[in-house]
Amino acid sequence: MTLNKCDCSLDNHRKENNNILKSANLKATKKRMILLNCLRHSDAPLNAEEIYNILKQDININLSTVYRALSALTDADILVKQILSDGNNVYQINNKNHRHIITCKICNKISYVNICPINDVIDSVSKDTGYEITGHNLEFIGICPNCIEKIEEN
Amino acid sequence: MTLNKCDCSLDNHRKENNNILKSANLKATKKRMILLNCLRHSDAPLNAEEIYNILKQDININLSTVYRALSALTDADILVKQILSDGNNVYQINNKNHRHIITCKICNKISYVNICPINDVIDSVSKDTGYEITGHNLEFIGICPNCIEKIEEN
DNA sequence: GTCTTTGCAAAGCTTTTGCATTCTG
DNA sequence: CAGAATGCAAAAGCTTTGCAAAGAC
Repeated sequence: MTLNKCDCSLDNHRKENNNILKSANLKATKKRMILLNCLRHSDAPLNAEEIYNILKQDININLSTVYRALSALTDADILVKQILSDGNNVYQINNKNHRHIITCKICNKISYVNICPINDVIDSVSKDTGYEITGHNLEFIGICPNCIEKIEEN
Repeated sequence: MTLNKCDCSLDNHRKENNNILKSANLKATKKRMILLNCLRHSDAPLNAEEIYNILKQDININLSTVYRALSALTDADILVKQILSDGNNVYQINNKNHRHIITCKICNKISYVNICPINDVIDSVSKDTGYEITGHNLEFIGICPNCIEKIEEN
């Protein structure tokens, strides 16, 4: 993932981040605001360590602070956490339409998917199981374009 | 999960288990065969520790043996492993139509779902992302009938 | 000034691994 | 008998936690 320093800067989305945090009764600290910008501008969901490594380039921050921020933001529904089939926990901003994920089983690259077939079956699943459905996790697994190319070269 | 001792017994599905293991070039050990029966008769997918606790009632077995057996059987596509949103790794027998899972976000009960909407969108996802799709993981999250009842009582 | 957040180090939990022993075919 | 599987104990990897210091409002 390539991310420009300026993308994460405190001043980006400053008011918006401030409001989001305040409405969740969370202090609008510099570190949380920069963390939000980091996820805002990422083209894939990130895990705690990736976020830590990106933020470290700009500010002093501790890995456990990242973990604590991520879990506070997730509890407040500001972020969505997803655990992937390889055990990797990744986070994305919870805008109306957070997206599903596809992972490459060769290089582990993660990309977003813009399709969600779930809404169509919520009612049937509810009837089938008796559960009230409140959410879902969907991960596709496959081979990314790069890896397909490499395979075809051989 | 309630499971009768006799369900897991070595003699159940003996020939079948033996063949399955042999075709995967795995030794047909007593412990693996009983482990398979344990999953065969479970009405929900189980994690390593649950399997360990069930098997321990009948035989001497070590938790790391359970882990090693599960990963050998998963590599051989005899089992399917799924990691749930709470980080719990569960396993089920990989019969033609292994099933998706729904977890109760209150009591963490896991049940099977008999519906899969994924096949219909594989092509679109592939076009959208450029990936070749080889699999998927789907977990529904909700509130189970028991917990709904408890909520309504209050 | 009070309550929340953060840093640091230590602990926790699940899963994996090394090595000697036992078992399968 | 040769190679695979197992038990045991230790290590690994990721995440959480306790406590004192720093920061937000």
